[in-house]
Amino acid sequence: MYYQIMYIRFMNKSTLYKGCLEPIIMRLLKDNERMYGYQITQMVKEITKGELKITEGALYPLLHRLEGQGIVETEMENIGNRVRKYYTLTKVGKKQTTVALDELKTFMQSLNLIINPKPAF
Amino acid sequence: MYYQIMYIRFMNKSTLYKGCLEPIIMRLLKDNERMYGYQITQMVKEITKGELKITEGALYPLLHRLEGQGIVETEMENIGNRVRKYYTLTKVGKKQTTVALDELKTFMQSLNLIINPKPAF
DNA sequence: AAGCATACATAAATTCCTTATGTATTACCA
DNA sequence: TGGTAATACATAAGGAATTTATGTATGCTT
Repeated sequence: MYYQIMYIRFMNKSTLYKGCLEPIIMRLLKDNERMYGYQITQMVKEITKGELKITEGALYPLLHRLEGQGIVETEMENIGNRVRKYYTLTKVGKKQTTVALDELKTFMQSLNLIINPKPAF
Repeated sequence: MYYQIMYIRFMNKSTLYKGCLEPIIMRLLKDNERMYGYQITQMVKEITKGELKITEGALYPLLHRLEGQGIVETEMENIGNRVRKYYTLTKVGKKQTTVALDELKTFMQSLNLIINPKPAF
């Protein structure tokens, strides 16, 4: 029985993405159909070339909440001696995803208007 | 002495912009040099055509914190019988603003990579 | 054998915001 | 002239979304 320290800690630009995690996860599930938690963290890291990192402490409780809300459903799978928990969007979840992504896109456009204003000519 | 109800309440897509308020304010101060709190709320509303609205409960404590951190400095101005508190970026604040905006832009690009993935060709 | 990656999970603490409330002046309009 | 909305500041309580920290366990590599 090993008592190891988790060396990998997820952070950087921490406060910036409060509230965006849910739509990020829903987006990935929309495109990939079936994903497990760890896979989500890795995919986000890959896509953003290490810029965005999801902490487990944020991810797992969120996934559990989405399951409780009927947005995702799960199935366990045994990989050798290890267990993976796969998440899939439900029918309701797919609709919700569209809404959530539209909201996020609108928000990003608004933010862009402020941060990168167009010249007046 | 009137006991009035504040009818204007700021909200919508609430959770999405946690953490972005600080760079938003710094961005506006960078471009406009001298601004007062209420003016900031109005400008954000105008620029985003009503999409983003800043609550006073978020704005004022944040401005006070930025002042405490030496990022902005203030001067009071009397407009008739009313007082306005003008905020200006300090030298340190201007440097911090560049950093904060770079971080936010990088974050927005990362978010965009996930939400609006480019086709593979 | 040690350390890293994989894979899940939860609890405490923190941060950032909303909601609510308070005070006061000025403008409008019916 | 009286009520409402807009202007302009402020703070406190509460909530939601995260970080930080910790725990458990397997598998791979060196």
